[in-house]
Amino acid sequence: MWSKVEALDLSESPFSNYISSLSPIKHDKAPHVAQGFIGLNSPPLVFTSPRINTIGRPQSSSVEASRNGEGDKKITHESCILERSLTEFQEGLVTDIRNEDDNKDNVSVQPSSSSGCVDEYLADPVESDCVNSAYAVNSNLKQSNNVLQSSVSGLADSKNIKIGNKNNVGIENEQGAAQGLSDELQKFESDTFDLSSKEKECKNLVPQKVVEDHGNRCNGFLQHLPGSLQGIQSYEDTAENVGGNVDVPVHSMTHDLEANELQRGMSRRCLQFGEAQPQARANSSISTNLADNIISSASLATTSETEGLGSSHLDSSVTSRTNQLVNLSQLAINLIPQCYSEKSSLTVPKPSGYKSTCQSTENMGSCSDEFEKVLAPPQDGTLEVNLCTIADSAVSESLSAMESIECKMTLNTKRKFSSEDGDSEKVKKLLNSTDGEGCKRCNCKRTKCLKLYCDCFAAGIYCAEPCSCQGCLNRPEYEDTVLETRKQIESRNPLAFAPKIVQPFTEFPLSNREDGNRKTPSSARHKRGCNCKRSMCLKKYCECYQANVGCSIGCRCEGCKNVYGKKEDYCVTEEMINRSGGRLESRVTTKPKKDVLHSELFDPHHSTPLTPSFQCSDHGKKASISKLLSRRCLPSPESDLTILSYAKSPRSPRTSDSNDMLLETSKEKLDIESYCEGIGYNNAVVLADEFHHTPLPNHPSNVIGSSLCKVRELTNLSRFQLDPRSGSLTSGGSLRWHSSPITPMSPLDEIKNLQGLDSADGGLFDILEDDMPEILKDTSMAIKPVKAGSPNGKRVSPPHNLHQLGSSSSGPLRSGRKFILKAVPSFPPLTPCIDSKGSGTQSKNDLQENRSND
DNA sequence: GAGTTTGAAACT
DNA sequence: CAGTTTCAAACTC
Repeated sequence: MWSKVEALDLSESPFSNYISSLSPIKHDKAPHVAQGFIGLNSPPLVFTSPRINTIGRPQSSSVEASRNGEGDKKITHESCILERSLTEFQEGLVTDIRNEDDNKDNVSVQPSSSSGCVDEYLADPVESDCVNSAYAVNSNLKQSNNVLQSSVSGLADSKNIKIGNKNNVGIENEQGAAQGLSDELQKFESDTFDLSSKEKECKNLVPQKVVEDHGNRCNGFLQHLPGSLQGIQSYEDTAENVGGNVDVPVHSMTHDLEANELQRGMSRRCLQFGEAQPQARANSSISTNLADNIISSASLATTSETEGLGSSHLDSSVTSRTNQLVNLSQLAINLIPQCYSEKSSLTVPKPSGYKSTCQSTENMGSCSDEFEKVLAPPQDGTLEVNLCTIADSAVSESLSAMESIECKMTLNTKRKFSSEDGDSEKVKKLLNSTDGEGCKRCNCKRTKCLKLYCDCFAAGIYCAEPCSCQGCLNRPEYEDTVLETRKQIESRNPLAFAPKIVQPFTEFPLSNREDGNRKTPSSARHKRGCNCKRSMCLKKYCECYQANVGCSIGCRCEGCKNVYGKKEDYCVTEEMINRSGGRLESRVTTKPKKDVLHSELFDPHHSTPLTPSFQCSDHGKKASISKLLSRRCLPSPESDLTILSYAKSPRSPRTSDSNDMLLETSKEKLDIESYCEGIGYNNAVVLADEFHHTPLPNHPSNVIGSSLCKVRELTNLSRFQLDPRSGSLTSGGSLRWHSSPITPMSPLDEIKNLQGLDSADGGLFDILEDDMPEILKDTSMAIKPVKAGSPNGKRVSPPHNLHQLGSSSSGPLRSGRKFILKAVPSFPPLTPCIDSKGSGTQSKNDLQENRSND
């Protein structure tokens, strides 16, 4: 069975289709979503976010034992345990599957399980995360037996729970709305097993097989899957649903090393945010559902269920259960190798306020798209929010699950190899090779794993067996210390634990967007950028390269030759920027908002404190177009941060983005802020140009809406809301992800924003008041005024007529416009990011200067 | 496996 | 904020 799984070609898996078909809400099919997020295969199971652990979930003695010796990284548990764990997985999957079916059918929620498993199911997602930790793994194994029993009895319960969630959320409708599920999916559903059958299967599961198959992780896994592997297979076949997920992990581990690496980092970080998840879940049943979808899709994990139940109880058994679920989810996630291959990353806002961006920088591309689709907004603001939260939670969960799964897998493989070969080194190598870096762990010697030097710590996970660290304090036992240290570090740098790589991919599914561009791996960027001097960004010394992302404006690298994208390519020439900047200002006012907003919001760079340069599409370069498209940024969890950074730094962020994004972006405050402050004029200009020349049907509203939304938020929004054109504006505030507690806007920033708004407002309104029939105008205008608000106090006067401006615009401007037009035409949403490198930054001042120069 | 190189993180 | 030191990973041999 494992072999089957492996055999599956994730890249080609129908998963994407499946996801697309799935409605965001439907959690049954959510797995895809999870997958998409998941790009994280790598992180070892063990990774538990310290925070999660904080919860203080009881851990099995075994777990502790494993923790204890630092040197004690050997896996003491016997294959039996592993087998059990595997079975648990399987069971979990089965249950999940069942749950899906049940969910469909069932309406009532039944939290309690006959077996008392209910509690387990109720376990907090957080716990599940904890469980995922390596330690947890061990404990899980021990508990697996119990879990199995409980799971069997609890399956029904879990079903009920999920169902309840759905009902609560009103997801059903969405499900119905969901575009046709893939046939496979349906098939899968139809094939879903009865609880009884599942139970039987679970009972029948042979742990040994799991171990044996270990080499073929997927295979074994599949075998164990509940009885009807068929169902699973169909699942896999379909879109890489659960089965696919299963494959993925293995696959990713074995095949997608790079992706794993990236994911590793990403996933770990995502785990960090696990804390938030619980809240979000608790808050919204929808989120729960979403999580279920995502996770359940893969594993049908019940974490959401438990959470959704909101049960306060946390049993160890529950933990095990959650672990199972997590594992399942991981499997599901893994199913999406394609995503990894594509490197797209998802940024999910976390309701909790923690950054939710989980970037699977690498391969999430397609997945991300799918994800977006899934998230596709309902038009209901709340719904969107819920989706977002759900996505976040789901993502984080999936990530954690992924990690745990991987860890387990690795452990299993390790054992297997060790037992078979008796060569730990071989095992090690194998693990490394297979997992890629999924299980790779730290090797800290002096920092006690309490500094960012430590990958584990930086990722927000505890060190685990795979680690070779010395004097490690990044362990559950030292939870307090870990948390304190984290706080300290965060106090110094709120973004310290934020994902380093931001994926451009626009997060939310905009109905508009259907171009698949988001996925491009190249779109992802390192937040801070690298600082390579000698490696030319061609070695893993380079964080960008290591993350399989191209260098960007934010990079200070020298002689960049990053194969994933040179910094040069990424940035627009300063000239371009300068030119566009000066004149654009007036023009820019219109469109840019939208684009800018989006770009900023989504642009990882924006988030980066570093001043993003104006990101222009390469002038007419082919790459530019693709890049631009790819650059679309998801609102990074750091968006908040970004805003701050912008406020602080005059530099203009780059814009990327698509009309699609607009709606979403409009919602985001971050965009607005960044937009107002940082968004480079250039961007705005470019956008304006775009509009001017190539008005997009959707643009106007979208753009305006987004821009307006931003403005509103900054200015209190009232005005914009009023704007009839900005119907989208109203939506603006809906997205919540910017509110990450971690990186809340500073008061100062807010003030700045307000000021900018004020100034801008005048401009905007003026503009709006102008005849400007073109929505574009409005957007651009609004933007400009805001930014334009020259420090001098001069108000940048937007051209009364964009057309005039355009026509009058000097050569440089035109060139800029042309450039944009070419690049953008087909991709309205795209918004070239303008990065002003260094001096080139396009702060308002710069823009003014440019103008004056012009 | 040891040593070197590299660049991020931390420190001053 | 810039420069320096420390650190651990990546890399080389």
